[in-house]
Amino acid sequence: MREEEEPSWFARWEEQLPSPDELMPLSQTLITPDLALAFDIPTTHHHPNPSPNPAPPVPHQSDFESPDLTGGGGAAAANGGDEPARTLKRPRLVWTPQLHKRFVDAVAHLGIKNAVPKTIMQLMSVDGLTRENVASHLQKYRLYLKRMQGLSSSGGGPASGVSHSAEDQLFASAPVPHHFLTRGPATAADPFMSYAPAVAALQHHQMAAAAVAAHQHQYYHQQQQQQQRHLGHFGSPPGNGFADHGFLTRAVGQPGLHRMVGPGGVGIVQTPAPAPPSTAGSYVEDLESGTGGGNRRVLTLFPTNED
DNA sequence: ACAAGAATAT
DNA sequence: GATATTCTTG
Repeated sequence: MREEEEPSWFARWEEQLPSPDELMPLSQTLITPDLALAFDIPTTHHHPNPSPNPAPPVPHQSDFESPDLTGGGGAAAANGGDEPARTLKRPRLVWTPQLHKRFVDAVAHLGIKNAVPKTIMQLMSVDGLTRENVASHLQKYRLYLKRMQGLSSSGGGPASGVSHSAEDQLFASAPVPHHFLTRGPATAADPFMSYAPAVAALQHHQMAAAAVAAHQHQYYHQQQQQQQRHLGHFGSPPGNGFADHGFLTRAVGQPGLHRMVGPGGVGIVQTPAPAPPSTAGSYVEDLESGTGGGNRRVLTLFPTNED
């Protein structure tokens, strides 16, 4: 019985998260030279980063290919007032623990069945993040979950040493909701089950997703809904010592940490998209909380120039 | 036509 | 290995 790491790791996993300042250089790397010019953003990427934190050593791409009009619409060639960010190829997205946490958080709030790339992307509210980015990450994340399921329900050896390879380090930085691993066919006794169809219907309105999340932002229970598809029932694994209801509540939803999008010193959030009404940003409850006191709001991959 | 998911490529 | 892109299917 060695669960001494249980209460320890989750208290440290948020400490290891780089400070919000680390996000700035990350975002800058996602700005293409063309985009920087278009937005009049000086490429003076100063790295005031003397911190011992493992900053994402994302090498800046030397150059980018010409804006290839792969849109199939030659008419888009003249993108005078159009956003170049849409046509230009962006550098590879680096999934930092912060981003991954938001990802897991969004998936946890939506539920496995509603956790589709588009919805996840919208809930994450990370400007610049594309559906493709989320889809790719989601694919890998599912493989990771599947791997864990196999190990946990292996039954062959409880002494399964959690040999976390470097590949799992990213995923290990964020707590995995228990219902991700344990497939409970039933447990549909949630009042939020009714919102599920709403989410499906909301896909025409982006703001709905935010509203849903805001509604259930504090309720963390097994949100399961019977799906109409013919998904085989997964044998519910017996109560393995993998699921902890306790830490989930604390890890995902920190009590008293309702950080709404308030007045901040950094107004780097530019919302070119049809900004949702009051509901926008209201659901931002639990951002990564630096132990040193570093809470931020909506993440953005496109920070304006620093003062 | 759009989106999700898997497969494949870089 | 991590992420992007392509391909197929719903």
